[in-house]
Amino acid sequence: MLDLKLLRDNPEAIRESLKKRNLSADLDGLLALEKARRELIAAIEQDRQTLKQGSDAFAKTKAKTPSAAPPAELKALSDRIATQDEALRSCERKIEQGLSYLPNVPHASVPVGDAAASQIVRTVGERPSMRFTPKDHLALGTARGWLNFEQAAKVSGSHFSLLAGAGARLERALITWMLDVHTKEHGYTEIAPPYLVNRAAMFSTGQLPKFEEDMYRLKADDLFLVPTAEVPVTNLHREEILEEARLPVRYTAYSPCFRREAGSYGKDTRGLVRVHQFDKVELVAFTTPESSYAEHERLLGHAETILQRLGLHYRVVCLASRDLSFAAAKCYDLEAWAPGVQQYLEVSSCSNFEAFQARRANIRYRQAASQKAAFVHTLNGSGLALARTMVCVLETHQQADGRLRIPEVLRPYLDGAECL
RNA sequence: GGAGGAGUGGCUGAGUGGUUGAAAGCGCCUGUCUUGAAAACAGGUAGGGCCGCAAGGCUCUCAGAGGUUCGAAUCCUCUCUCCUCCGCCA
Repeated sequence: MLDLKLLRDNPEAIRESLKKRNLSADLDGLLALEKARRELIAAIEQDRQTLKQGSDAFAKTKAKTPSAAPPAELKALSDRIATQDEALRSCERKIEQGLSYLPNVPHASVPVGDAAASQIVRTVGERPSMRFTPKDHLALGTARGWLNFEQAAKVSGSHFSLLAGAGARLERALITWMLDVHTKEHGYTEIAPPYLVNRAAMFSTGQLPKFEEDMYRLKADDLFLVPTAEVPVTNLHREEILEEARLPVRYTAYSPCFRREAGSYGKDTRGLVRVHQFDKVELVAFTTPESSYAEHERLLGHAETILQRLGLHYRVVCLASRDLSFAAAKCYDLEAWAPGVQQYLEVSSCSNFEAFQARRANIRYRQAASQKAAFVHTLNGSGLALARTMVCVLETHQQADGRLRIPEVLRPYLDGAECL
């Protein structure tokens, strides 16, 4: 959510932001509503003050003369306030509605343009050279009995995956290892969150109201399956004021992620690259506005650590304005190379939301110096998404004989085995 | 799912229709005293909105949403959360 004050004081900044994202919105309509809102408030408060004084005066009269009847003009005043208040609420609902569909303002450092304008910040490692033609994860995993899409389709439908045997175990090892690195080395607190969340939570992080169609919803209880652990974990501190000394607060959480991927059929349709349910280890941070961009780089580094230790080749991409997600002010994607499918796969998105989510969720901190409450900045990033990481690990570390060389960091989690 | 009980400021906790945004205590901040600290004493200490250059003024908020009333923390309705007992269950 953008600050209503920003709309009022600097609508041009928002116009500029929408242009960068190639979107449009009726800002003039919103501004008119905002003006109407203030006029209503002024009128209502004036009437309320008069009513209060009248009520107090009547209370004194009644103390002396218990039989006294309330003056008719007080009733009239009370009715007028009720009418005006109704108009005000309607006005505020419209403003709220309009505002909730406006995306965050991109940070000044974000390149302007479409995907082509995205900047490759750095490339780490290089594409592995193999003396044989690498197979893709689908061929590899199916041959070894680690992946079974037919069974997944039988029990659920297309675009669901199923891991079996060593495949399932490898993913479990990856999850455990990632959580260990983030908790023991990077200082994150592990959270095991609920996987069903309510509307308020989905609104706070920005999935609602605009993207309801992309979410799995349980109608009977009006709950949503989490599209990412970002939702429950960011909402941990909804409606709270954190002491500045506690910041930054850093959490890591494993969760399955559920996405309808409505309208995205046709692209990335093969194998584990795009599925309705995948596992992910998420990193979430709450910081002060002054330190959020330093925290952003730091969090990105934590995600990169995972890729480096898995021996994967990857690049860091700073997304251009049109590719930026709704709530993000700035985002780095980590794209890891998958030699089998011959493409870079997005295995992590690390975003700084500044105060956008905090304003929707009302997450504040008490500033140590002034003792005033202000909105925190929230950040999150995948550390990492398991399905695509599995793809990259399988395809990068495959051997000519079809076996998989296990990255050293995972061996303690797999009985010390060197190969699967 | 059934039956009861409860939700008040950072915390504990008063308050059942008329200056109660809210007693008291704790905590915290400032000052006096002290070499320093503690103690004691004095004062201060919620958040949002509107107007205003500011000082400040006004207004809203006692789990949430509606309602009754000239006037609601207090009365009524619904919802949510927590606790106790029963049922069910991994």
